[in-house]
Amino acid sequence: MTRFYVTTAIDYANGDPHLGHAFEKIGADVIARYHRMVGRDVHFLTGLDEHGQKVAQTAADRGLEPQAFVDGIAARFQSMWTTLNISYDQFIRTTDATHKSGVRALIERIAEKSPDDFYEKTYEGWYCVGCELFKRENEIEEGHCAIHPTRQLQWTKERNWFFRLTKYRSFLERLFAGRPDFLLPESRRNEMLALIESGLEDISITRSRLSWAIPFPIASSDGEHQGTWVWFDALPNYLTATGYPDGAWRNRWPADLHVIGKDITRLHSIVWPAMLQAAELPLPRRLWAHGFVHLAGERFSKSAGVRLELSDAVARFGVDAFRYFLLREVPFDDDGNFSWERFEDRYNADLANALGNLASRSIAMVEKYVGGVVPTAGQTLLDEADAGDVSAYHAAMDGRDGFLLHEGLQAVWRSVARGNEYVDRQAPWKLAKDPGQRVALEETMAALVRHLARHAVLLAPFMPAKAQALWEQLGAPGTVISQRADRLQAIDASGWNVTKGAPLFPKEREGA
RNA sequence: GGCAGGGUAGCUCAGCUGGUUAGAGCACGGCACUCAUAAUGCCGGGGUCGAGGGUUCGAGUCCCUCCCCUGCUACCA
Repeated sequence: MTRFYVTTAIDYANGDPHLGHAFEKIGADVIARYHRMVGRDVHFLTGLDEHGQKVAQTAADRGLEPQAFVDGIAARFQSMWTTLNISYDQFIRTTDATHKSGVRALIERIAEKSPDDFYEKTYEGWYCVGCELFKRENEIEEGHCAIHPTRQLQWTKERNWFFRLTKYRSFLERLFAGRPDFLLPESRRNEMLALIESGLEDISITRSRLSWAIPFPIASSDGEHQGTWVWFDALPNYLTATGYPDGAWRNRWPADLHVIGKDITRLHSIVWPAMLQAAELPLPRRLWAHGFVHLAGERFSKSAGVRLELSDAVARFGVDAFRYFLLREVPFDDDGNFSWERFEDRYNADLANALGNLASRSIAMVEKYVGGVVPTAGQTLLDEADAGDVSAYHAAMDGRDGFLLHEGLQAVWRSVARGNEYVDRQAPWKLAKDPGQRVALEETMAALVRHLARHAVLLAPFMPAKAQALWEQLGAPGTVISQRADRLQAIDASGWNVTKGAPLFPKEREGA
């Protein structure tokens, strides 16, 4: 079976999971579930980035040891992913012993394979304590940090280890030229090309002040082991999660896809490939940089900083509806908005009225007109027309042009709309009154059940529980998740015993 | 400031190399139907295509200028 190793970014452990984290994990989960349903051997990795100054500071503010603090955060993230039905196979934490040793091994390997790539340099400049950063000329306004104008900038000298990123310019140029789909969407790719063209700079990869970090394995000239810069620690998680450097890590690496936010494209498409190249290790096959969900609408627009509680969003219409809404409303290659108004509109229009009611009316008619057992009947124009939407769905989902999950859902709903039109055009309630139309009636009923069965399969990555509920109401055998999304033509509903259950997407009652 | 992308119906967006009355979904109005979660289907109202010039027989679609929005412009993550 073809392997498919997909990762999300690991979230920074200085706060609880929020909408932005959830959007990425849900999107990556849909990609993982889709690939399982087209027969891939999927390994889905997510995790937490637990080192760094800010984590240590936040822990201290709460009177906790860093490790105790991140243990609590990790538990909350994992609990949220369980709530959201994120089907991850592995949850990596950068404080895991295996990760720490893996990072050390990677750094040592870079030093061994590319001894010229690490060098010590004294950095001298204005340091802002508020930012924990050296500031450049253009970031200083009237002698103060633009972000922290009340703080005094300090002229500071620090001797750090540097990584010779500049050496990899032509390597990166060849990478981007030779693999046009290495980084998508196109807009992100173009930004990175522009950045590479403008010239790269070497990056400092250790910090002398940083205690909550993986000690950089190579001692400085004065004998100190500085803390490893958080990104040099975090990026390798995708590799260390495979067991690197021990065991059968080569069975999983390289990753097939890193799903990341557009804000960290540079680290993933430039720094990470350079690190791997320096270590003479294979590069990930593809990067997908998704956009962001913004909060909009009455409840959010006025006061800045108001957050959406994920638990509220889930409680409103259930997990599956929330997953559906986010991925339908927010293009996965761009930004979009969350608002309760839109959520309610889409729940009613798309889920309750269009899909839920189509299932409801179809199943009711199978029960009423043909005794609840799906008749044997051949393909119809409905099956034929659906084929176009099914291929559009796969084109959006399988990565050939990126991962346009919203377009996958659009394709399914074009089909759902066709289902409702089909019912009205066939008017089974009329066919049922005329014994001479028995064949047409049976053909119509069977076509509708196949039609819904396809929807159940195509929607299973997005709404696992609702898809299964529909699958069961149709009387289909086995579980929907074990079906092959790329073999829908084979669906034959003959003999399935339908059962009309509770509405798939119940509407709220007045005043509720 | 530089580079890139965008400003099209109330909302989210399609509109390829310029060509008949500018489209879709949702929302809204009317009609039809009754299998269904008062659901669905059909029809319809609604747009100075950011502003102003220009090229052209003809521009949302090309050129110029301007206004506005977004992203990138590297070592918080």
